Amino acid sequence: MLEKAYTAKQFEDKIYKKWESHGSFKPSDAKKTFSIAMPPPNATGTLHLGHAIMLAIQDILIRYKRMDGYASLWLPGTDHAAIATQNKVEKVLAEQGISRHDLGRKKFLDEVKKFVANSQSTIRNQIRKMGSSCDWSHERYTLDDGLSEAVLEIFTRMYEDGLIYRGDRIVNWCPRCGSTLADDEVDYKEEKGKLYWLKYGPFSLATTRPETKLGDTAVAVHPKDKRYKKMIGKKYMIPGVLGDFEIVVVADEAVDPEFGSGAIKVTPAHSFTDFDIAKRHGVPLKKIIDEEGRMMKNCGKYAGMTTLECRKAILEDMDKMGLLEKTEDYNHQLSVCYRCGTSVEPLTSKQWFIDVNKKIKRLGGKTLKEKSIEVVKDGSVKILPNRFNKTYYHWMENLRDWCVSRQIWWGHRIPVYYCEDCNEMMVSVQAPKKCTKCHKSNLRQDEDTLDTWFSSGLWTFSTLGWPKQTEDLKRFHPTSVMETGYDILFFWVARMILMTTYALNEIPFKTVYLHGLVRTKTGEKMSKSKPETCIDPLDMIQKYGADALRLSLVIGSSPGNDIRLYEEKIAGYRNFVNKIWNSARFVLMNIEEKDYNANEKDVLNSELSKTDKWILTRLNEVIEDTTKKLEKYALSDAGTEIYDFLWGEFCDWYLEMSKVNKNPKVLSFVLKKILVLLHPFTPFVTEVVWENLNQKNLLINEPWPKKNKDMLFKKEKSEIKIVKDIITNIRALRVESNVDVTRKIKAVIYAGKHEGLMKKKSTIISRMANLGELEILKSGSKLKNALMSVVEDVEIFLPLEGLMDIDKERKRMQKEITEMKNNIDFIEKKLANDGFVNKAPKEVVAKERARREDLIARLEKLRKQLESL
RNA sequence: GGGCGCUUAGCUCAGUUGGCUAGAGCGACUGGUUUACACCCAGUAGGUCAUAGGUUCGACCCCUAUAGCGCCCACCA
Repeated sequence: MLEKAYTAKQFEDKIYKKWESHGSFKPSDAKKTFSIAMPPPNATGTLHLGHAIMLAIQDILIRYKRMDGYASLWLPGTDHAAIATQNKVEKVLAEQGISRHDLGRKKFLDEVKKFVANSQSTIRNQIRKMGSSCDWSHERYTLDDGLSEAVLEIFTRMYEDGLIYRGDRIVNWCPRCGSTLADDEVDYKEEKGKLYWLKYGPFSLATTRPETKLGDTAVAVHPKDKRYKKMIGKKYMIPGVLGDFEIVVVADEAVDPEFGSGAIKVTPAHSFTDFDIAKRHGVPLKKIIDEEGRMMKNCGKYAGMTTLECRKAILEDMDKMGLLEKTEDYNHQLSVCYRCGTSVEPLTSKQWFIDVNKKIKRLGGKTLKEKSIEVVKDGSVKILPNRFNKTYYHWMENLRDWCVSRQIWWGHRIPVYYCEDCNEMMVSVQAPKKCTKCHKSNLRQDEDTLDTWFSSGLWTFSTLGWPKQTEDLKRFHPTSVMETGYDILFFWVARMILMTTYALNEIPFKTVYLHGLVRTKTGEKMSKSKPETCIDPLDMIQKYGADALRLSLVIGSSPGNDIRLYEEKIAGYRNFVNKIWNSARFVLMNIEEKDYNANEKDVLNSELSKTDKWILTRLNEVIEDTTKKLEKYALSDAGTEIYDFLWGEFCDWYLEMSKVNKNPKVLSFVLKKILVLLHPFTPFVTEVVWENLNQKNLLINEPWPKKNKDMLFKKEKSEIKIVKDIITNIRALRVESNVDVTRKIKAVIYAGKHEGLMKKKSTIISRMANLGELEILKSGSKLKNALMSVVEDVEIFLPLEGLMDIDKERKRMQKEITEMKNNIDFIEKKLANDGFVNKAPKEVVAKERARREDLIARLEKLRKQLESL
């Protein structure tokens, strides 16, 4: 006997262990396969709702496919998250007054490893709490030996293909992290700044960064700008705070003649635009800001100052020299590091880059960019929702060479070795023992590590054993779905496509499902600084259960759209979970053990009432619909449909009707099918109930149901609809007329052609409408002093002599009649319209006609009743 | 500056390729210890589907403009 209410925390851990110990998460050996590489959470901390939603969605997909007979692999893992992790550990050490340099590379890395091991075990535990049916025997970590080998292998190959090169180029530099950042790792923040107008030799020009004047080597103007035409190509000496310096005037399309004076100072070493201009015109670079964000030695008295200090000092000096013309308020976008928020310093530096514009043989003469765009354009990779295609193309088309070297310690060290004796450079997976040129063994490995997205870009295949040609790789790659937040489409999804098409000449996944961000009830971003609206998934699991949390994240959310989450919503789904439990409780109380395994044959061979036929019909329709919806990734729709079926039909009607007349085989059969359908959504409660039905196998391994045509009963479906409508009408009538609900009143039904049906279902009607007496006749004269309603051609009377207010009832009927008339008018207008009758599909017209007939017949009956009152 | 999304009942959201003068949950209100469930049951109220045009026999749905909110991208110094 089940407890009165379901308490999730009493069962969830036990059930999860049961699945694990049965090896239920391991892919079967079926031929058809389905696979998802779980986006690896950063190994830096704990799970948040962003993880919870991804786990819920992916688990639904995996469980569904597993039940549907696919060998399904859901591969879990973690990411070393280079900069994020290093920053975190540095912060912890800083509290003890230690810097990473105090410890040295090796000891510092040991600290990081300890930290990671700890958070990994937290994460594993939390993934389990969500009910995620991932295959732990396949768990991977981006720094595993195998995965590291894949990273070095790709690096080496790309180098050999000429795709990876070392260049002295301008990069985004975070002075706090002490490292480069990729273009998309830079955030922009609106800043109230100033625009300074400088007297600049023969020019007058505006800048937001006067301190960079020390690094200027040119002035650029628009080629068509008449004001400066004569000056193009000439050199000028410009008076400056450190004496005069020379610039050359160049003409470049990048200059906007409308802005400022139409002339811009060019600081090639510290601005992306200027760098490009300088490159186009062969203008020299002059680097003046170092990697700590300080002015370099070549800046005279300003050397050693931070850029901001220097800006202040240089403005004062320029003002004294009369070089500062005016200052205006100016808002602009300040670029900051996405990890730590520090203002990013563009500077030139020797770094490793991936050339995205080089045509290569391996890709049939296409560039990395072109190939990445192609696989989405030709539909090999489908993005859901597909409006993100456009965003993806735009990003890819504008992608610049990807800077992959980072000056941090935590990560995959670049497999490049330099000979200290002859300066030869070697790139190889295995560290070389001797210099290939001078054969001496005085070698030094490059200090830098790789961008964290370099390794995660390989995630779908490095986790399956590549570069070895493993069985897993053959079976499960390309993966079926990549499910992740739309906020990392560029960071990760795009990079996986780029890296995988290069490495394997194969797509990494067939479908990309992008979920939205989880927000508060009022639509704000959840942040830990606002604990009152910031929901911790683990708290919610503790309080309402994982099943309830999963539903609250999945139902009402669609790909690409943000979702609002709040506690009442989760509580609501907890109620639904309890409803599942109680429906099962009722069924268990009404069947015997021999019915637990009733199959389709048993059901069809049993004596089926109209009610049974109706619920079987609906069940099979629901099976068909939800399966279609799941195939379309319409998870929310699928979930809603089963929710409504269980609560609104099975519980509200079928179980209630079973209290009069039950068929234990049908009760058992339908309940079990519902459990199967619900299992991907609410795995825990369904498995617990399943257990109580003494099933030999676990529900997680139960096959997904298919529609059975022998269980579709069209006639009974519409008959039961009439019965339901009659009951609903009687209930409404008595409540509207303030008749005490508990009072067992009498009803008279003139059933017309439905006499047989009514007589068969009279007990059910009596019970569900709480009637004391029910008289069923084929027809008769209108009853006075009675409430009345009509369903199809069935007339219902509630004779309430003495209890009813005739005036009130007249008004009520009058109102109903008026509404009906309006309705009929509306339909008639439509039918009188030739355009409609001729152009609308036949079914639509026929439907309207039938509706009109029905309404007219009912109207007539109501009218007569009104007259007789 | 470019691109995208959203605007439906008090709140949170559904509404499939145009065809029930629009649905659910929560909240409100009325009333209920009936063979599971008060985490429940029965019922009621509440919407010119942001605005203005257009296409169509027919628009919440398609098109165009407008407004408000939000997001992404961008080297206007």
